[in-house]
Amino acid sequence: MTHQTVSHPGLPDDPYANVTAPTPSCPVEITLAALQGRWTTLVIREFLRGSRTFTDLRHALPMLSDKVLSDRLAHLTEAGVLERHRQPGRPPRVHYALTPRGHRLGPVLQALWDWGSPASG
Amino acid sequence: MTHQTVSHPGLPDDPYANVTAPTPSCPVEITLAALQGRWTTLVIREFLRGSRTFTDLRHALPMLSDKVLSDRLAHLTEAGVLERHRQPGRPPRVHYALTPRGHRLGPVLQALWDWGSPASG
DNA sequence: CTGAATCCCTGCCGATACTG
DNA sequence: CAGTATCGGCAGGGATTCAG
Repeated sequence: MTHQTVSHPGLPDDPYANVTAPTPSCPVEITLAALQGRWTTLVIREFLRGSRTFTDLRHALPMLSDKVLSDRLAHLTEAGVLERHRQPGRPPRVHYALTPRGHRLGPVLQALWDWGSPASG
Repeated sequence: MTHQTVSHPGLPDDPYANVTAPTPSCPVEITLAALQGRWTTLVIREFLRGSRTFTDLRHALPMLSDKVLSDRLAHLTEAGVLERHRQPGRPPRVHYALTPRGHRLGPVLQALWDWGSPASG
């Protein structure tokens, strides 16, 4: 088998595809870094379902501690998945929302779901 | 917004979608577990390119230590991504190949690549 | 050639307590 | 309500050495 174009366009031909070590600039690493950490995908799922505030998420994921939830929200905001908005007034409310980029994680999670699904062998 | 079917079929309606804690039986967790660990996606990429033996991978990924490479091959074999075949004769050669399930990781890596690619901003 | 065994170091995650 | 501060346990991963 010589070098041929396979059915996965981006992978073999993109310049980043030639890295020989894990580097943060590799697109695959960037995505995995965004999804990295326990609870992260479940938090994203709650946003896809419509959760908006810290308390929403606490009720949806009761086993998740405040500290880790806070870490995840900060991490996902840093990764460009979420936007953070402080609502003025009392009591203080903070509103989180998926960015357009965050919404595009839907197909990614779907691909992960499909491969891991028992029906998919 | 009431409960409606969104454009990501598997996620909201599957029974596993209702987990409220990270569980190994969740399809998303299964896939992330298979891809977990430094160097893992690069090893898979080398198999998609045609690498077959321990030495092939050592040459393709010179910064990867023997121990970690061995760990990754065992882990991917355990996850059903690779098949391990001992070649009879001397010197001992071991042949690895992607399983059909392993080949199906192509679209998954593609989805990860696409989201993380700068062009997809 | 293809790993397995061991050691050490680092970073994640959970629990608890505290703050504007 | 929405976090931050701190501490400790544990597992991941790198280097080195040994084995079939």
